[in-house]
Amino acid sequence: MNQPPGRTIFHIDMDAFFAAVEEKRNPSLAGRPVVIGGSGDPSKRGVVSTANYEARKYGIHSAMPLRVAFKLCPRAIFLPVDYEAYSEASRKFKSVLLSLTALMENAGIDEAFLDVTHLLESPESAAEKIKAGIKEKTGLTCSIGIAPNKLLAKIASDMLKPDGLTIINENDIEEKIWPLPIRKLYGVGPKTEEHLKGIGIHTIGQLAALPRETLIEHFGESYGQYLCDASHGIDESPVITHWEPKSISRETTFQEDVKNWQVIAKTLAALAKQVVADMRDDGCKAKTVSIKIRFSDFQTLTRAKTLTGHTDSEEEIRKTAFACLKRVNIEKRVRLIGVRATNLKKN
DNA sequence: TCTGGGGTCCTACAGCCA
DNA sequence: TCTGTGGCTGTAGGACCC
Repeated sequence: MNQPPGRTIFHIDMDAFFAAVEEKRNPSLAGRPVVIGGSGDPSKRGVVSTANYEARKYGIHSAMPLRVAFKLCPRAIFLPVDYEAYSEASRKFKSVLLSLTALMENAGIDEAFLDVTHLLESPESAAEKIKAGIKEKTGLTCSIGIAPNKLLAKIASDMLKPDGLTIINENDIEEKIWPLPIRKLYGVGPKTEEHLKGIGIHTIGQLAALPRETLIEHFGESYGQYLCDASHGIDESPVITHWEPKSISRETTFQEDVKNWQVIAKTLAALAKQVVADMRDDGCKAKTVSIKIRFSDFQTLTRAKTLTGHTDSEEEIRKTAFACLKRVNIEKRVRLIGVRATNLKKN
């Protein structure tokens, strides 16, 4: 397959999406710090899914424990996650994108990639149309990045927020991408950031200056190659319009760590039931069942069992999950338990 | 003082088999 | 018959993303 020379890719990222949906349906929230996460009760377990820009001024950001967010800003409005409402808004904004091209990749509830290489109008004009269309259909704003590939488009959309429009082409990499901190590179998380800083690498430009072999030595063949290419703005991955899930899982964190085996067993059975329901909704069967247990000290382990054939029988999935559970020595309190079905096959 | 839930992909290793 | 090798599959854990 030959890659067409010079693609044009959009990355559309909704601004503070969950918070924006909440503000839209409750205008009295506007201008006040709003934090969405968990059950909406900051005295309970849970993390921040989205904080609006007002709340971010207090240092609140996503993935932060709700209790910490509350300490930083006790007067913030804490709301529960309402996936139904956000999914509805997501469908609306994606319908605007699909009216432009069918070459759309879902990249989560609040973002998407478009391949607009073959669009007749200019990218800027198409992007402005998208912004206007989304504003009209949802009342919300988004930020758009335009670039020759997904990697750069994603970095671009993050450069000007909210309501931004940023264009990056191959000639801008040295000036606009290389000065950025390594953490801005997709695929670089806290661990890799720490590792890179340990060898004196702080910016994408410094990363790009490292020989490919050095990166492979430090990070292995696959990830080393990726880091080398990504730091030079190279990404040939296509916009994927359709894919099948590879696993279906359910997990839950207890409000308080539990020791009672009955509670753990009852929860595991309920999770297995939900996984089976999700599998049937998706019209698929699984061959491998695994469980996940996280203890009070955050030690996390998994146990898996592969069956002789595919199944969507609740009894079989539940029994297999329990067989996995029996292989775990539960001496500490349990914080989280989960069930996962993998090795999926469509009916 | 803490650290959700639903996913993907990668690596390492063990066991089996040709 | 024994031994080494390489591929495949299953399992476990880790990093990352939204």
